[in-house]
Amino acid sequence: MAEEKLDSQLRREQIAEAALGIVASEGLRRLSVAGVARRVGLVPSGIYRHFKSKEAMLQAVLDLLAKRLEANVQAACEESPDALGRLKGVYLRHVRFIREGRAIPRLIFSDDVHSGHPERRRRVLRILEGYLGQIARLVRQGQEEGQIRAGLNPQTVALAFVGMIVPAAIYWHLTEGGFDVTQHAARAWQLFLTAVAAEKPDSCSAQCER
Amino acid sequence: MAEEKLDSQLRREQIAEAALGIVASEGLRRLSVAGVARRVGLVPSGIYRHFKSKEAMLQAVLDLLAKRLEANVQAACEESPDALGRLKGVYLRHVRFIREGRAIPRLIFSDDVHSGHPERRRRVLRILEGYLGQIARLVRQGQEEGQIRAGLNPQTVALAFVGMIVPAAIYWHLTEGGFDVTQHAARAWQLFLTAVAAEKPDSCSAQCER
DNA sequence: TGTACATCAGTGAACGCGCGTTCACTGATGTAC
DNA sequence: TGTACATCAGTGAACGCGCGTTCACTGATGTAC
Repeated sequence: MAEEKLDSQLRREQIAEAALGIVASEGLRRLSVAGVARRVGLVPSGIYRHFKSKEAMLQAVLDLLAKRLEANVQAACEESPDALGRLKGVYLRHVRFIREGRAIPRLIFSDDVHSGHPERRRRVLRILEGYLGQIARLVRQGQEEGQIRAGLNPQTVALAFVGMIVPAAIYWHLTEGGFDVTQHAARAWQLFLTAVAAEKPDSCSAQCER
Repeated sequence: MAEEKLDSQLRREQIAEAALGIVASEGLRRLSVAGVARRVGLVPSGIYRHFKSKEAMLQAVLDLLAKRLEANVQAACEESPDALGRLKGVYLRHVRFIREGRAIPRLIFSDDVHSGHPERRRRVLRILEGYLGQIARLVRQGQEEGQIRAGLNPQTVALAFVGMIVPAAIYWHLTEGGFDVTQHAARAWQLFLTAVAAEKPDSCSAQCER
């Protein structure tokens, strides 16, 4: 079945990516060792050469997702120097992520993941906290630079930021694409700006034109 | 095992409520026919006198949740005459709901539910659309009464409204209570008001005091 | 009021499927001499 | 350069557990006569 023997580390990455792909397109519920094996051209038991259990494989998947989220933030920061620009960059990337697959809502925001091993829950929590933390850091940067209202709690803003897209993503998924996420994202971003941006005469009038 | 024979309809309700309780406290993943049977004092096969399958039971659970969500909106509307007051009422009830159990994120916003029968997905969609629709209706009411900015898209606001609490609920769950949802809810509500409330001099200054 | 009968909620044993996991094996690859 | 050996990724059969579901049954309840 296997075309060739592959170096262990390469295989591990290949397996984790295949598993992430399955979760993104079919959901955690449908993630099976056999399914992953099929995708990488192995027999089910072959997976166990590289991971000691399905759970261990899932943790590699979580690591992969965490790395991608981090890369998103990184890229957005390199693209723009100011906080609101960076936040918008993260936001747009997050939206794109969601259109490409539902890995985030399915792995981070799905209760499904949480009701497994406690170790798994802790790992998901760390990923979510890392992401929220990076967003909160950008919010703080914005407050120091005067772009974002000083009185706001960064963590609250970070959660609202995530909330601006998570339910929309789920809704989009439920309607099977019969809902314009991109348009929603643009409008939601305006709403977000109105809520957090420091008040300026011009920005105030800009807010009101939809 | 059963203490007594129960009227069919009573049993159906009792079973649906027991199942909802399990989902709220342990998650959909752990919902089993045997578990539900144990809760109502029956033997697993006894469930099949009242539901033709586990899936049929789940649909009764969804109906129950829909009824409760509707009751929440109803109660909030009776409590307050104006749109923002009503929205706040719905919001507070939603938060309380979440503190009592995680049925909503677990049944409406969990990808887990969606990757079952297509019929199930459609039903969840109807419930979510119903809820969003009622919130959007309140937003429209607020726009007509001048409390909410006229340019905003009601659906966008409704999704943002839901987004103000869903990720927080999940985060709260992940930390196992080590996160103050109530405090977050209060702050998020202020953020929401800033974003959607029609501009008035006094409300504007109120926004700035955190 | 009492007796015979129908109805139907509840029981318990058994089945079967999906799926994670184990284990003895095979055979390709790379290394030592 | 060629041969013997160790390593280890990949195989395939089998196991076992959880769990939804079926089915022939039991016995309590309510009704008809």
